[in-house]
Amino acid sequence: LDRSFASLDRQVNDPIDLAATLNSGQVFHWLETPTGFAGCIGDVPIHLKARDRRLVTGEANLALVRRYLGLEHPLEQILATFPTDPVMQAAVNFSPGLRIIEQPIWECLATFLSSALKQISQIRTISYLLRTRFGRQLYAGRFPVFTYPEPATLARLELADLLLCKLGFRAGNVQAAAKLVDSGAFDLEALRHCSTDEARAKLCLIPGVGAKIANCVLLFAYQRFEAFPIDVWVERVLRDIYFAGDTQATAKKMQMFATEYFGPFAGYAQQYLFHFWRLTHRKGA
DNA sequence: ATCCAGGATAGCG
DNA sequence: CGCTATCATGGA
Repeated sequence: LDRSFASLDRQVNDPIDLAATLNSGQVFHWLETPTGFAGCIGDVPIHLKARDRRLVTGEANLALVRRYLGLEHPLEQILATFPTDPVMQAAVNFSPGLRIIEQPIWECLATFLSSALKQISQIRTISYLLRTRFGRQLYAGRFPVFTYPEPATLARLELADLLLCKLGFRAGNVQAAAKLVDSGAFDLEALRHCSTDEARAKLCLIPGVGAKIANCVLLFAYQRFEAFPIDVWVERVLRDIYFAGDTQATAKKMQMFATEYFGPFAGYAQQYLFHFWRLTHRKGA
């Protein structure tokens, strides 16, 4: 009884920066409303609201929302494991309430397959088109929201239907993955029991999945917090700051450095660095 | 107009 | 192994 009161108390007090969490390139479907964000957690429509960096939500879906938003993660302890160099500290100070989301696996995999060499605003467009055309419409309060299409749905489509969603050269990869998962040839659930290295190797067997996308899925869906995705922005931070002056920093060297230097929650640190660097170094804002 | 984007991969040397 | 061209599309 004591214990449940203690955890209830923590529920109320856990800080979260909703905007940073939902708009830092982890998920791409939450639409801003006058008072919060509307979207789906799996097939559950939700209107997320926060006041003063504290989640405000009804009892009904509290457990679901808390899990999705990473409110179960011991953020203080996680931040304490980060290295204390100036850039890492600046990144944490930039958005102290940023959390890693726990996404549905298929949705995460398919979304990052469609993210290759795209800007975040374009990934949002692709996600929106896929959801509105091939997902189910639900209502979060008065806001229409859409589920992510099932593997079976995307597997049955003509490639032309996916091309209408602006997927470009990624369309074939998304459909191939949908067929692998729908047919049972690839068991996404089974990877939960694999080591991170083993799961990464298996994910990379899916066409269009390489190291970066595999690490995104490991981090954002399987909650492997040591997984460290290196995209163009994170590579920039590594080259500019942590490999300054080293002209022969290869991808493999940077990957190895990162997992060691940033520690057991390297992926969490990566998300802070990504969000900080992207918002402070991009042109035009 | 030109460059770039939360990349992966086949085809080179 | 490392390097390069290429894939489709729209934002900046």
